Amino acid sequence: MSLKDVALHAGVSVKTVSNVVNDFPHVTEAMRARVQRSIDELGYRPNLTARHLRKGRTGIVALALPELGNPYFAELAAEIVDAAAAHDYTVLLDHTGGRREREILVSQGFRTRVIDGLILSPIELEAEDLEERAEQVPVVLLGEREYDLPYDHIAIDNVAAAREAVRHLLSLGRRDVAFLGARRGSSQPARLRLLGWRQALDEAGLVADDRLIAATDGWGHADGAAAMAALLDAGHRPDAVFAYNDLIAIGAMRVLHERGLRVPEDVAVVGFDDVVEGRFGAVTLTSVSPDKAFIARQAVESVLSRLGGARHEPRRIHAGHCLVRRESTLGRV
Amino acid sequence: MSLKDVALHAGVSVKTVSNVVNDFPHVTEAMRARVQRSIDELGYRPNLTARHLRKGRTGIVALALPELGNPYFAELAAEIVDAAAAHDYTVLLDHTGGRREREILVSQGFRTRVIDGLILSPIELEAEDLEERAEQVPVVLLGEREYDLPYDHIAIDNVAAAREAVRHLLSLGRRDVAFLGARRGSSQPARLRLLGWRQALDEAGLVADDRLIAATDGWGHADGAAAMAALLDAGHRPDAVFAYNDLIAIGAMRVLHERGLRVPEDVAVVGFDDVVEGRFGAVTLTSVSPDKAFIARQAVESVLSRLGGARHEPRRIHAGHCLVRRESTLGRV
DNA sequence: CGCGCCGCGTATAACGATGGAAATCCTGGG
DNA sequence: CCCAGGATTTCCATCGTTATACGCGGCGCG
Repeated sequence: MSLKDVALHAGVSVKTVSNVVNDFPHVTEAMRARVQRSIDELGYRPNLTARHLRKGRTGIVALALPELGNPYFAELAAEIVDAAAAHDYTVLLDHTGGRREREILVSQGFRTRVIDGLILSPIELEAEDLEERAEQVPVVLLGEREYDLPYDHIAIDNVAAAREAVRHLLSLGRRDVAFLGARRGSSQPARLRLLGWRQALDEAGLVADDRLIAATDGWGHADGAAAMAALLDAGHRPDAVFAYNDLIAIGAMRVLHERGLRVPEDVAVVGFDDVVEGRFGAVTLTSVSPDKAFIARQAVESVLSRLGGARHEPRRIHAGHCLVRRESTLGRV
Repeated sequence: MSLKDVALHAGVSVKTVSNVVNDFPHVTEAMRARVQRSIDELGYRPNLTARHLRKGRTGIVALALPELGNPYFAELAAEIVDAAAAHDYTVLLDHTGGRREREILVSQGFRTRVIDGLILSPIELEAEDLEERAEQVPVVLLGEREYDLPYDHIAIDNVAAAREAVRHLLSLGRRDVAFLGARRGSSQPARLRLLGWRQALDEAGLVADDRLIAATDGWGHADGAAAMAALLDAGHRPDAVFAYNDLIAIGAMRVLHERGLRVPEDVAVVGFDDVVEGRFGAVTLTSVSPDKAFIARQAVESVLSRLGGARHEPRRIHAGHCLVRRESTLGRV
């Protein structure tokens, strides 16, 4: 079922059918109707593969996220799928597990030539990995990491958001604010949020106690639980916890609960991402809420605007955020 | 950068380069090495679009899920991406919101000719919608709904799983077991799990009280919370709750907590899906755990095995499941 | 010694669609 | 009645790959 078949059926040339399909201006009404009838009758659908071979575009953007299991990324993916659909684009999904090797693979475009662009949320990727990129498809970066590279980057102001979160804890009279989630090994991923934590403490004239920084292997519930347990086992009893993300915060709250510590009376907790899950626990979670819809829209627009190799200045786009205060800091009201 | 360029550079014909790229058997070592050198030197990568136009395959399967925000589907999507990658396939993602209109659109293949197959998890879709399907790409169905249609269907034994869950509650001495999550309007989606609930009560010689069935609009935390609240407001105080899925269960537990009811002492709760989230609440959630990895593998294999229009008998594939007992029924141990 | 086959490589035609040039059809003016 | 000139439609090349058919030596065999 191709243009040829329709052309045969309608008794016209292939190109005329193509003109009808593409709403070409100079086609008589009569001809348009006649061709359209054949199209409908045969149930013709254009073969996008062929069209794209010819046009050089595929109508597909790839989205590479660390992990779909994390609701923040799942929710973001959902928004991006919708934002792309609004531009008649579809999304090819991949996840990297946050591992540098896979991130490089994705960025080098192992699947190149099928996608028009790439939206990448890197975790371990280093700037040098992207510099070597000889690929021509546009890339947009998401997330906390900052790179001095000629690509658009969309993120909230992580330092300000973290500072705000910690300030909120301090305003409640807390003094020993732990930070959960500085990645073990590479200290990069949590750098900005850690910086915000430090700044807020400094501003308040407090000393940032490095022993209250707990490293994690990953960014899941279990990692948060392990980090919290390690902190308590080491004899530290902070009166507040600021976590790298909500999952870590929730894992930490579970451990606090197991140890008989009350949230927020004994330990106040703030997370990051504002995932739905945090709104339905026994203690709802105070969290930094990034504007996911905005990030999604910007990411799609940014990548599409660079399609034809259009090289405008790379931009840092700051998405909005706000701190949603809930029971894990305020208690039941 | 195409085969032609490489051919020119190596001083051979286009097809010979193609033969080298595809590991065609009858190529001399010397020739292979010479061509390979040119390939490396020029950094050539095959254009998959063109390859697929020629071969009639795209190397892409579409995955259409109700919603990515639900961690069950997000986790399943992650597994499917991995399973597809094992076959050198990638996944094109879409979500339908569980709305019939969008499910039809997806099944009719509005994006046809870019994908080789479709893995669809329908919610409202009716059998007749699929019968009208004139598409040629293979489809595999996932999930609870059962259709008498010539497509493979992969799911756990929902009736048995639900029966098992309710039996577990009964074995703990509970007698008034509510069911949360029968979809308002179309009663289809929860049919099998509801059936299992009924069977387990019957077996135990209890009467299934329809007033303990609470309808929901969707399948999220908020829906579970609303349903639980409605049940309590209506003056019913079950001593156990079996929820259509974990999110509904967790939403319900939140409401129980707000009303001062203890889980599991006052009300025991069982969910369905075994999402990670359920393992880290203040009260961990007993849940039916489907074998997601198996479902994902089977879905991918099933769809790929039907690629060339190979028409073997449609199959009902039952994935395994087990009931994971946690605090929401057993209490802290 | 010549024939036919085998192994290796090449030339050419698809795959389905589109862009641009060429061909054709009108219409109206001279 | 012919032709210019614009509006339509057709023809042809092309995107990058792969399938098919074929060319071309060399070698075994009768």
